Amino acid sequence: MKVLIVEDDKILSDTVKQCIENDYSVEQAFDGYEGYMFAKENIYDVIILDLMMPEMNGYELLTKLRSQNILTPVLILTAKDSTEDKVKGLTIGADDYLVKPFEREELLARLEALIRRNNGFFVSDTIDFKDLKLNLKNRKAFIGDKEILLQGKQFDLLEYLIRSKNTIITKEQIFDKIWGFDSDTSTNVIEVYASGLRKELKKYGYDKYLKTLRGVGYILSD
Amino acid sequence: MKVLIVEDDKILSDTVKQCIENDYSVEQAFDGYEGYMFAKENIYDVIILDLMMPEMNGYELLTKLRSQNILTPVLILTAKDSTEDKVKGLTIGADDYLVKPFEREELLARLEALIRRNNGFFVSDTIDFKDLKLNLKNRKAFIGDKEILLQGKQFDLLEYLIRSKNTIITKEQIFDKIWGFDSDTSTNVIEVYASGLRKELKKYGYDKYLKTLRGVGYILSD
DNA sequence: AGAAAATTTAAGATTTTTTTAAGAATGCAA
DNA sequence: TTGCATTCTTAAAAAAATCTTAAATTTTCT
Repeated sequence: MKVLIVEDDKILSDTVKQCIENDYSVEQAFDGYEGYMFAKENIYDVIILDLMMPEMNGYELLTKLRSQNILTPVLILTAKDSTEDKVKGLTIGADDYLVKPFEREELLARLEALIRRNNGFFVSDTIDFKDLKLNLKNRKAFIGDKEILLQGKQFDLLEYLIRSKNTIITKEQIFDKIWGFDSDTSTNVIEVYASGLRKELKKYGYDKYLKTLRGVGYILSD
Repeated sequence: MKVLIVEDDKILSDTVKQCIENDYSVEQAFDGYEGYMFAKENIYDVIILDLMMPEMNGYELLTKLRSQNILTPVLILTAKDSTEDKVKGLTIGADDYLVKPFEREELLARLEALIRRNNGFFVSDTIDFKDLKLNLKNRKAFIGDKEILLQGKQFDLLEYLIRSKNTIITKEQIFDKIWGFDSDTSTNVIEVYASGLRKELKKYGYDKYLKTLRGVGYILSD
Protein backbone atom coordinates (compact mmCIF):
# COMPACT_ATOMS: atom_id res chain seq x y z
CA MET A 1 0.00 0.00 0.00
CA LYS A 2 1.39 3.32 -1.08
CA VAL A 3 0.69 6.60 0.66
CA LEU A 4 1.62 10.05 -0.55
CA ILE A 5 2.13 12.79 2.01
CA VAL A 6 1.81 16.30 0.65
CA GLU A 7 2.99 18.69 3.37
CA ASP A 8 5.38 21.60 3.14
CA ASP A 9 6.61 21.47 6.71
CA LYS A 10 9.47 18.99 6.53
CA ILE A 11 9.43 18.18 10.23
CA LEU A 12 5.71 17.62 10.29
CA SER A 13 5.83 15.55 7.14
CA ASP A 14 8.47 13.33 8.71
CA THR A 15 6.40 12.99 11.84
CA VAL A 16 3.46 11.79 9.81
CA LYS A 17 5.72 9.50 7.88
CA GLN A 18 7.00 7.92 11.06
CA CYS A 19 3.45 7.39 12.22
CA ILE A 20 2.56 5.25 9.28
CA GLU A 21 5.70 3.85 7.75
CA ASN A 22 5.33 0.54 9.52
CA ASP A 23 2.12 -0.06 7.66
CA TYR A 24 2.62 1.68 4.34
CA SER A 25 5.23 2.56 1.82
CA VAL A 26 5.43 6.33 1.98
CA GLU A 27 6.43 9.07 -0.41
CA GLN A 28 6.63 12.74 0.41
CA ALA A 29 6.02 15.90 -1.57
CA PHE A 30 6.87 19.26 -0.08
CA ASP A 31 4.77 21.68 -2.00
CA GLY A 32 1.51 21.66 -3.88
CA TYR A 33 2.97 21.46 -7.32
CA GLU A 34 5.27 18.61 -6.46
CA GLY A 35 2.35 16.89 -4.77
CA TYR A 36 0.31 17.25 -7.91
CA MET A 37 3.06 15.78 -10.08
CA PHE A 38 3.23 12.73 -7.82
CA ALA A 39 -0.48 12.35 -7.34
CA LYS A 40 -1.37 12.45 -11.00
CA GLU A 41 0.63 9.27 -11.46
CA ASN A 42 -2.44 7.70 -9.90
CA ILE A 43 -0.48 4.99 -8.13
CA TYR A 44 -1.26 5.77 -4.52
CA ASP A 45 -3.81 4.13 -2.31
CA VAL A 46 -4.28 7.24 -0.20
CA ILE A 47 -3.07 10.82 -0.23
CA ILE A 48 -2.56 12.72 3.01
CA LEU A 49 -2.93 16.36 2.11
CA ASP A 50 -2.06 19.58 3.91
CA LEU A 51 -4.01 22.68 2.97
CA MET A 52 -1.64 25.59 3.40
CA MET A 53 1.29 25.15 1.05
CA PRO A 54 3.36 27.18 -1.38
CA GLU A 55 3.03 26.84 -5.16
CA MET A 56 -0.40 25.31 -5.07
CA ASN A 57 -2.53 24.94 -1.98
CA GLY A 58 -4.34 21.79 -0.97
CA TYR A 59 -7.72 22.90 -2.25
CA GLU A 60 -6.33 23.70 -5.65
CA LEU A 61 -4.40 20.47 -5.81
CA LEU A 62 -7.42 18.42 -4.86
CA THR A 63 -9.70 20.22 -7.27
CA LYS A 64 -7.25 19.68 -10.07
CA LEU A 65 -6.92 15.99 -9.32
CA ARG A 66 -10.64 15.39 -9.24
CA SER A 67 -11.20 17.37 -12.40
CA GLN A 68 -8.74 15.02 -14.08
CA ASN A 69 -10.58 12.03 -12.80
CA ILE A 70 -7.85 11.04 -10.36
CA LEU A 71 -10.00 9.58 -7.64
CA THR A 72 -7.40 8.45 -5.13
CA PRO A 73 -8.87 8.75 -1.63
CA VAL A 74 -7.69 11.96 0.02
CA LEU A 75 -7.44 12.63 3.71
CA ILE A 76 -6.90 16.27 4.53
CA LEU A 77 -4.64 16.73 7.52
CA THR A 78 -4.43 20.33 8.60
CA ALA A 79 -4.38 22.81 11.43
CA LYS A 80 -7.37 24.62 9.96
CA ASP A 81 -10.16 23.51 12.24
CA SER A 82 -13.11 25.65 11.24
CA THR A 83 -16.28 23.96 10.03
CA GLU A 84 -16.09 26.14 6.98
CA ASP A 85 -12.75 24.67 5.99
CA LYS A 86 -13.87 21.14 6.67
CA VAL A 87 -16.96 21.59 4.56
CA LYS A 88 -14.96 23.12 1.76
CA GLY A 89 -12.41 20.32 1.77
CA LEU A 90 -14.95 17.55 1.87
CA THR A 91 -17.12 19.22 -0.74
CA ILE A 92 -14.42 19.63 -3.34
CA GLY A 93 -13.54 15.98 -3.15
CA ALA A 94 -11.73 14.96 0.03
CA ASP A 95 -12.82 11.73 1.66
CA ASP A 96 -11.84 12.60 5.18
CA TYR A 97 -10.61 15.56 7.19
CA LEU A 98 -8.49 15.31 10.29
CA VAL A 99 -7.34 18.26 12.38
CA LYS A 100 -3.85 18.65 13.78
CA PRO A 101 -2.70 17.84 16.31
CA PHE A 102 -3.90 14.32 15.82
CA GLU A 103 -3.38 10.96 17.43
CA ARG A 104 -1.34 8.44 15.54
CA GLU A 105 -3.91 5.70 16.06
CA GLU A 106 -6.76 7.77 14.72
CA LEU A 107 -4.84 8.65 11.59
CA LEU A 108 -4.04 5.00 11.01
CA ALA A 109 -7.61 3.93 11.57
CA ARG A 110 -8.93 6.55 9.17
CA LEU A 111 -6.43 5.59 6.51
CA GLU A 112 -7.37 1.98 6.91
CA ALA A 113 -11.05 2.82 6.54
CA LEU A 114 -10.41 4.75 3.33
CA ILE A 115 -8.34 2.01 1.80
CA ARG A 116 -10.77 -0.68 2.81
CA ARG A 117 -13.64 1.14 1.16
CA ASN A 118 -11.67 1.80 -1.97
CA ASN A 119 -10.39 -1.71 -2.47
CA GLY A 120 -13.81 -3.13 -1.91
CA PHE A 121 -14.34 -5.02 1.30
CA PHE A 122 -14.51 -8.11 -0.75
CA VAL A 123 -16.28 -10.91 0.73
CA SER A 124 -16.85 -13.26 -2.12
CA ASP A 125 -20.33 -13.80 -3.46
CA THR A 126 -19.50 -17.30 -4.56
CA ILE A 127 -18.78 -20.51 -2.78
CA ASP A 128 -17.35 -23.59 -4.39
CA PHE A 129 -16.49 -27.24 -4.17
CA LYS A 130 -13.91 -28.31 -6.72
CA ASP A 131 -15.13 -26.97 -10.07
CA LEU A 132 -18.65 -26.53 -8.81
CA LYS A 133 -19.39 -22.90 -8.08
CA LEU A 134 -22.47 -21.29 -6.62
CA ASN A 135 -23.07 -17.62 -7.21
CA LEU A 136 -25.20 -16.41 -4.35
CA LYS A 137 -25.95 -13.07 -5.94
CA ASN A 138 -27.94 -14.60 -8.75
CA ARG A 139 -28.38 -18.14 -7.46
CA LYS A 140 -26.73 -19.70 -10.44
CA ALA A 141 -24.65 -22.84 -10.25
CA PHE A 142 -21.86 -23.84 -12.57
CA ILE A 143 -19.62 -26.82 -13.00
CA GLY A 144 -16.71 -25.49 -14.99
CA ASP A 145 -18.50 -23.15 -17.37
CA LYS A 146 -21.63 -25.23 -17.74
CA GLU A 147 -24.63 -24.03 -15.84
CA ILE A 148 -26.63 -26.52 -13.85
CA LEU A 149 -30.22 -25.64 -13.19
CA LEU A 150 -31.39 -25.95 -9.64
CA GLN A 151 -34.82 -25.05 -8.44
CA GLY A 152 -35.60 -23.45 -5.10
CA LYS A 153 -34.61 -25.71 -2.28
CA GLN A 154 -32.25 -27.73 -4.42
CA PHE A 155 -30.04 -24.70 -4.49
CA ASP A 156 -30.43 -24.21 -0.75
CA LEU A 157 -29.47 -27.79 -0.12
CA LEU A 158 -26.40 -27.62 -2.32
CA GLU A 159 -25.40 -24.35 -0.69
CA TYR A 160 -25.60 -25.93 2.73
CA LEU A 161 -23.64 -28.96 1.58
CA ILE A 162 -20.90 -26.82 0.08
CA ARG A 163 -20.67 -24.62 3.13
CA SER A 164 -20.24 -27.79 5.17
CA LYS A 165 -18.04 -29.58 2.68
CA ASN A 166 -16.06 -32.48 4.07
CA THR A 167 -18.16 -32.58 7.21
CA ILE A 168 -21.15 -34.73 7.84
CA ILE A 169 -24.50 -33.04 8.14
CA THR A 170 -27.40 -34.96 9.55
CA LYS A 171 -30.84 -35.03 8.05
CA GLU A 172 -32.05 -33.25 11.10
CA GLN A 173 -29.59 -30.40 10.54
CA ILE A 174 -30.61 -30.12 6.92
CA PHE A 175 -34.24 -30.14 7.85
CA ASP A 176 -33.89 -27.49 10.53
CA LYS A 177 -31.74 -25.32 8.29
CA ILE A 178 -33.82 -25.43 5.17
CA TRP A 179 -37.33 -26.27 6.27
CA GLY A 180 -37.23 -24.89 9.80
CA PHE A 181 -37.53 -27.03 12.89
CA ASP A 182 -41.21 -26.19 13.19
CA SER A 183 -42.09 -27.48 9.76
CA ASP A 184 -44.35 -30.52 9.81
CA THR A 185 -43.15 -32.02 6.61
CA SER A 186 -41.81 -35.56 6.57
CA THR A 187 -38.05 -35.85 6.32
CA ASN A 188 -38.54 -37.85 3.18
CA VAL A 189 -38.46 -34.55 1.31
CA ILE A 190 -34.77 -34.38 1.96
CA GLU A 191 -34.28 -37.63 0.12
CA VAL A 192 -36.39 -36.34 -2.69
CA TYR A 193 -34.29 -33.22 -3.00
CA ALA A 194 -31.03 -35.08 -2.60
CA SER A 195 -32.15 -37.35 -5.38
CA GLY A 196 -33.01 -34.47 -7.65
CA LEU A 197 -29.71 -32.82 -6.87
CA ARG A 198 -27.77 -35.97 -7.67
CA LYS A 199 -29.58 -36.26 -10.95
CA GLU A 200 -28.35 -32.81 -11.94
CA LEU A 201 -24.86 -33.37 -10.63
CA LYS A 202 -24.63 -36.67 -12.45
CA LYS A 203 -24.61 -34.88 -15.79
CA TYR A 204 -21.11 -33.78 -14.95
CA GLY A 205 -20.07 -36.75 -12.88
CA TYR A 206 -20.32 -34.82 -9.65
CA ASP A 207 -22.94 -37.04 -8.05
CA LYS A 208 -20.17 -39.29 -6.74
CA TYR A 209 -19.08 -36.59 -4.29
CA LEU A 210 -22.43 -36.45 -2.56
CA LYS A 211 -22.40 -39.43 -0.28
CA THR A 212 -25.06 -40.89 1.94
CA LEU A 213 -24.01 -42.18 5.33
CA ARG A 214 -26.75 -44.48 6.40
CA GLY A 215 -28.30 -43.68 9.71
CA VAL A 216 -26.13 -40.57 9.94
CA GLY A 217 -26.57 -38.08 7.17
CA TYR A 218 -24.92 -36.70 4.06
CA ILE A 219 -21.50 -35.42 3.19
CA LEU A 220 -20.04 -33.64 0.21
CA SER A 221 -16.43 -34.66 -0.10
CA ASP A 222 -13.75 -36.05 -2.36
CA MET B 1 -31.00 8.91 -1.41
CA LYS B 2 -32.01 7.00 1.66
CA VAL B 3 -30.38 7.48 5.05
CA LEU B 4 -30.96 5.34 8.11
CA ILE B 5 -30.45 6.92 11.52
CA VAL B 6 -29.87 4.44 14.33
CA GLU B 7 -30.03 6.34 17.62
CA ASP B 8 -31.92 5.50 20.78
CA ASP B 9 -32.39 9.07 21.98
CA LYS B 10 -35.57 10.13 20.24
CA ILE B 11 -34.86 13.83 20.56
CA LEU B 12 -31.37 13.54 19.23
CA SER B 13 -32.50 11.32 16.41
CA ASP B 14 -35.07 13.89 15.40
CA THR B 15 -32.46 16.63 15.55
CA VAL B 16 -30.23 14.71 13.18
CA LYS B 17 -33.20 13.99 10.99
CA GLN B 18 -34.02 17.68 10.76
CA CYS B 19 -30.45 18.42 9.81
CA ILE B 20 -30.56 16.24 6.76
CA GLU B 21 -34.13 15.74 5.71
CA ASN B 22 -33.95 18.42 3.07
CA ASP B 23 -31.33 16.41 1.26
CA TYR B 24 -32.25 12.82 2.01
CA SER B 25 -35.16 10.55 2.62
CA VAL B 26 -34.71 9.50 6.22
CA GLU B 27 -35.74 6.50 8.26
CA GLN B 28 -35.15 6.08 11.97
CA ALA B 29 -34.46 3.09 14.20
CA PHE B 30 -34.41 3.50 17.95
CA ASP B 31 -32.37 0.59 19.20
CA GLY B 32 -29.61 -1.58 17.88
CA TYR B 33 -31.75 -4.55 17.02
CA GLU B 34 -34.26 -2.47 15.14
CA GLY B 35 -31.39 -0.75 13.39
CA TYR B 36 -30.02 -4.09 12.36
CA MET B 37 -33.34 -5.25 11.01
CA PHE B 38 -33.58 -2.15 8.86
CA ALA B 39 -29.96 -2.06 7.79
CA LYS B 40 -29.84 -5.64 6.65
CA GLU B 41 -32.37 -4.82 3.98
CA ASN B 42 -29.40 -3.25 2.25
CA ILE B 43 -31.39 -0.43 0.72
CA TYR B 44 -29.74 2.59 2.32
CA ASP B 45 -27.09 4.87 0.88
CA VAL B 46 -25.66 5.74 4.29
CA ILE B 47 -26.24 4.72 7.87
CA ILE B 48 -25.72 7.18 10.72
CA LEU B 49 -24.98 5.09 13.76
CA ASP B 50 -24.91 5.80 17.47
CA LEU B 51 -22.75 3.59 19.65
CA MET B 52 -24.47 3.37 23.01
CA MET B 53 -27.83 1.76 22.56
CA PRO B 54 -30.01 -0.90 24.17
CA GLU B 55 -30.54 -4.33 22.61
CA MET B 56 -27.45 -4.24 20.47
CA ASN B 57 -24.81 -1.55 20.59
CA GLY B 58 -23.38 0.19 17.57
CA TYR B 59 -20.21 -1.86 17.47
CA GLU B 60 -22.14 -5.11 17.49
CA LEU B 61 -24.54 -3.87 14.87
CA LEU B 62 -21.76 -2.76 12.58
CA THR B 63 -19.78 -5.94 13.02
CA LYS B 64 -22.81 -8.01 12.25
CA LEU B 65 -23.58 -6.05 9.10
CA ARG B 66 -20.08 -6.30 7.74
CA SER B 67 -19.88 -9.99 8.49
CA GLN B 68 -22.97 -10.40 6.37
CA ASN B 69 -21.47 -8.49 3.52
CA ILE B 70 -23.74 -5.49 3.98
CA LEU B 71 -21.34 -2.76 2.95
CA THR B 72 -23.48 0.34 3.25
CA PRO B 73 -21.26 3.29 4.27
CA VAL B 74 -21.52 3.91 7.99
CA LEU B 75 -20.86 7.17 9.78
CA ILE B 76 -20.64 6.78 13.51
CA LEU B 77 -22.11 9.75 15.34
CA THR B 78 -21.55 9.58 19.05
CA ALA B 79 -20.60 11.39 22.22
CA LYS B 80 -17.75 8.96 22.83
CA ASP B 81 -14.74 11.04 21.88
CA SER B 82 -11.77 8.94 22.92
CA THR B 83 -9.24 7.92 20.34
CA GLU B 84 -9.74 4.38 21.47
CA ASP B 85 -13.40 4.44 20.53
CA LYS B 86 -12.72 6.11 17.21
CA VAL B 87 -10.12 3.52 16.34
CA LYS B 88 -12.39 0.70 17.32
CA GLY B 89 -15.30 2.03 15.29
CA LEU B 90 -13.25 2.68 12.19
CA THR B 91 -11.46 -0.62 12.47
CA ILE B 92 -14.54 -2.77 12.64
CA GLY B 93 -15.94 -1.23 9.51
CA ALA B 94 -17.15 2.34 9.93
CA ASP B 95 -16.27 4.78 7.17
CA ASP B 96 -16.31 7.92 9.25
CA TYR B 97 -16.62 8.96 12.86
CA LEU B 98 -18.04 12.24 14.03
CA VAL B 99 -18.25 13.35 17.64
CA LYS B 100 -21.26 15.06 19.21
CA PRO B 101 -21.96 17.87 19.45
CA PHE B 102 -21.46 18.40 15.75
CA GLU B 103 -22.15 21.11 13.24
CA ARG B 104 -24.90 20.51 10.76
CA GLU B 105 -22.72 21.55 7.83
CA GLU B 106 -19.94 19.17 8.74
CA LEU B 107 -22.33 16.25 9.02
CA LEU B 108 -23.79 17.06 5.63
CA ALA B 109 -20.37 17.41 4.05
CA ARG B 110 -19.21 14.10 5.47
CA LEU B 111 -22.34 12.31 4.30
CA GLU B 112 -21.89 13.79 0.88
CA ALA B 113 -18.29 12.59 0.78
CA LEU B 114 -19.31 9.07 1.72
CA ILE B 115 -22.03 8.88 -0.86
CA ARG B 116 -19.87 10.37 -3.55
CA ARG B 117 -17.21 7.77 -2.94
CA ASN B 118 -19.71 4.96 -2.94
CA ASN B 119 -21.64 5.92 -6.03
CA GLY B 120 -18.61 6.60 -8.10
CA PHE B 121 -17.65 10.23 -8.18
CA PHE B 122 -19.57 11.41 -11.11
CA VAL B 123 -23.20 11.06 -10.56
CA SER B 124 -24.32 10.17 -14.01
CA ASP B 125 -27.84 11.08 -14.94
CA THR B 126 -28.26 7.94 -16.96
CA ILE B 127 -27.98 4.28 -16.12
CA ASP B 128 -28.30 1.37 -18.47
CA PHE B 129 -28.70 -2.32 -19.02
CA LYS B 130 -27.70 -3.47 -22.48
CA ASP B 131 -29.46 -1.13 -24.90
CA LEU B 132 -31.95 -0.04 -22.30
CA LYS B 133 -31.16 3.40 -20.95
CA LEU B 134 -32.83 5.38 -18.21
CA ASN B 135 -32.46 9.10 -18.02
CA LEU B 136 -32.90 9.90 -14.35
CA LYS B 137 -33.16 13.61 -14.90
CA ASN B 138 -36.27 13.59 -17.01
CA ARG B 139 -37.30 10.04 -16.10
CA LYS B 140 -37.47 8.82 -19.65
CA ALA B 141 -36.53 5.35 -20.76
CA PHE B 142 -35.20 4.22 -24.10
CA ILE B 143 -34.36 0.95 -25.75
CA GLY B 144 -32.06 1.87 -28.58
CA ASP B 145 -33.64 5.09 -29.76
CA LYS B 146 -37.22 4.05 -29.10
CA GLU B 147 -38.79 5.49 -26.01
CA ILE B 148 -40.68 3.19 -23.71
CA LEU B 149 -43.35 4.79 -21.61
CA LEU B 150 -43.21 4.06 -17.91
CA GLN B 151 -45.46 5.54 -15.31
CA GLY B 152 -44.25 6.62 -11.87
CA LYS B 153 -43.30 3.59 -9.91
CA GLN B 154 -42.70 1.49 -12.98
CA PHE B 155 -39.74 3.72 -13.62
CA ASP B 156 -38.60 3.43 -10.00
CA LEU B 157 -38.80 -0.33 -10.18
CA LEU B 158 -36.82 -0.49 -13.38
CA GLU B 159 -34.25 1.91 -11.94
CA TYR B 160 -33.77 -0.28 -8.90
CA LEU B 161 -33.52 -3.39 -11.06
CA ILE B 162 -30.91 -1.80 -13.29
CA ARG B 163 -28.88 -0.51 -10.36
CA SER B 164 -28.89 -4.06 -9.03
CA LYS B 165 -28.46 -5.79 -12.36
CA ASN B 166 -27.29 -9.37 -12.17
CA THR B 167 -28.13 -9.41 -8.50
CA ILE B 168 -31.28 -10.80 -7.01
CA ILE B 169 -33.44 -8.34 -5.18
CA THR B 170 -36.17 -9.63 -2.93
CA LYS B 171 -39.71 -8.39 -2.94
CA GLU B 172 -39.10 -7.07 0.52
CA GLN B 173 -36.17 -4.99 -0.65
CA ILE B 174 -38.16 -3.64 -3.55
CA PHE B 175 -41.04 -2.85 -1.29
CA ASP B 176 -38.93 -1.11 1.33
CA LYS B 177 -36.94 0.80 -1.24
CA ILE B 178 -39.82 2.04 -3.35
CA TRP B 179 -42.82 2.03 -1.07
CA GLY B 180 -41.05 2.41 2.27
CA PHE B 181 -41.12 -0.21 4.99
CA ASP B 182 -43.93 1.61 6.77
CA SER B 183 -46.26 1.51 3.81
CA ASP B 184 -49.31 -0.61 4.42
CA THR B 185 -49.82 -1.62 0.85
CA SER B 186 -49.89 -5.29 -0.04
CA THR B 187 -46.82 -6.61 -1.77
CA ASN B 188 -49.04 -7.66 -4.61
CA VAL B 189 -48.47 -4.18 -6.06
CA ILE B 190 -44.97 -5.27 -6.91
CA GLU B 191 -46.33 -8.04 -9.06
CA VAL B 192 -48.70 -5.61 -10.69
CA TYR B 193 -45.86 -3.26 -11.51
CA ALA B 194 -43.56 -6.03 -12.61
CA SER B 195 -46.30 -7.24 -14.89
CA GLY B 196 -46.81 -3.79 -16.36
CA LEU B 197 -43.10 -3.34 -16.77
CA ARG B 198 -42.75 -6.64 -18.59
CA LYS B 199 -45.55 -5.69 -20.90
CA GLU B 200 -43.64 -2.57 -21.93
CA LEU B 201 -40.31 -4.34 -22.18
CA LYS B 202 -41.87 -7.07 -24.27
CA LYS B 203 -42.40 -4.65 -27.14
CA TYR B 204 -38.67 -4.76 -27.65
CA GLY B 205 -38.05 -8.31 -26.50
CA TYR B 206 -36.50 -7.17 -23.24
CA ASP B 207 -39.00 -8.88 -20.99
CA LYS B 208 -36.91 -12.03 -21.12
CA TYR B 209 -34.20 -10.39 -19.05
CA LEU B 210 -36.48 -9.71 -16.13
CA LYS B 211 -36.70 -13.01 -14.36
CA THR B 212 -38.75 -14.15 -11.42
CA LEU B 213 -37.11 -16.45 -8.93
CA ARG B 214 -39.98 -17.95 -7.07
CA GLY B 215 -39.75 -17.64 -3.35
CA VAL B 216 -36.69 -15.45 -3.73
CA GLY B 217 -37.19 -12.32 -5.77
CA TYR B 218 -36.48 -10.75 -9.12
CA ILE B 219 -33.36 -10.30 -11.15
CA LEU B 220 -32.49 -8.38 -14.27
CA SER B 221 -29.80 -10.32 -16.02
CA ASP B 222 -28.61 -11.70 -19.32
C1' DA C 1 -64.38 20.95 -8.70
C1' DG C 2 -63.59 17.91 -12.39
C1' DA C 3 -60.67 15.28 -15.34
C1' DA C 4 -56.75 12.62 -15.92
C1' DA C 5 -53.26 9.89 -14.20
C1' DA C 6 -51.33 6.92 -10.98
C1' DT C 7 -51.86 3.60 -7.46
C1' DT C 8 -54.04 -0.07 -5.04
C1' DT C 9 -57.16 -3.86 -4.41
C1' DA C 10 -59.04 -8.08 -5.46
C1' DA C 11 -59.96 -12.30 -7.66
C1' DG C 12 -59.31 -15.87 -10.93
C1' DA C 13 -55.82 -18.04 -13.92
C1' DT C 14 -51.45 -19.85 -14.40
C1' DT C 15 -47.17 -21.65 -13.23
C1' DT C 16 -43.83 -23.66 -10.32
C1' DT C 17 -42.38 -25.69 -6.20
C1' DT C 18 -43.15 -28.72 -2.57
C1' DT C 19 -45.01 -32.72 -0.57
C1' DT C 20 -46.85 -37.23 -0.51
C1' DA C 21 -46.77 -41.92 -1.27
C1' DA C 22 -45.52 -46.31 -2.92
C1' DG C 23 -42.48 -49.53 -4.96
C1' DA C 24 -37.51 -50.41 -5.89
C1' DA C 25 -32.99 -50.55 -4.46
C1' DT C 26 -29.43 -50.76 -1.19
C1' DG C 27 -26.73 -51.66 2.88
C1' DC C 28 -26.14 -53.85 7.28
C1' DA C 29 -26.42 -57.25 10.89
C1' DA C 30 -27.57 -61.69 12.42
C1' DT D 1 -27.58 -65.32 2.73
C1' DT D 2 -31.71 -63.58 4.51
C1' DG D 3 -34.49 -60.21 6.49
C1' DC D 4 -35.11 -55.62 8.03
C1' DA D 5 -34.54 -50.90 7.96
C1' DT D 6 -33.10 -47.10 5.48
C1' DT D 7 -32.72 -44.60 1.45
C1' DC D 8 -33.70 -43.77 -3.52
C1' DT D 9 -36.59 -42.64 -7.22
C1' DT D 10 -40.77 -41.39 -9.58
C1' DA D 11 -44.92 -39.54 -10.61
C1' DA D 12 -48.97 -37.58 -9.17
C1' DA D 13 -51.33 -34.53 -5.90
C1' DA D 14 -51.37 -30.55 -3.27
C1' DA D 15 -49.97 -26.20 -2.03
C1' DA D 16 -47.98 -21.90 -2.73
C1' DA D 17 -46.34 -18.11 -5.32
C1' DT D 18 -46.86 -15.20 -9.05
C1' DC D 19 -49.26 -13.24 -13.08
C1' DT D 20 -52.72 -10.70 -15.17
C1' DT D 21 -56.83 -8.07 -15.47
C1' DA D 22 -60.06 -4.88 -14.47
C1' DA D 23 -62.33 -2.18 -11.36
C1' DA D 24 -61.99 0.88 -7.33
C1' DT D 25 -59.62 4.32 -5.08
C1' DT D 26 -56.49 8.04 -4.40
C1' DT D 27 -53.64 11.68 -5.97
C1' DT D 28 -52.33 15.24 -9.08
C1' DC D 29 -53.11 18.75 -12.25
C1' DT D 30 -55.81 22.25 -14.52
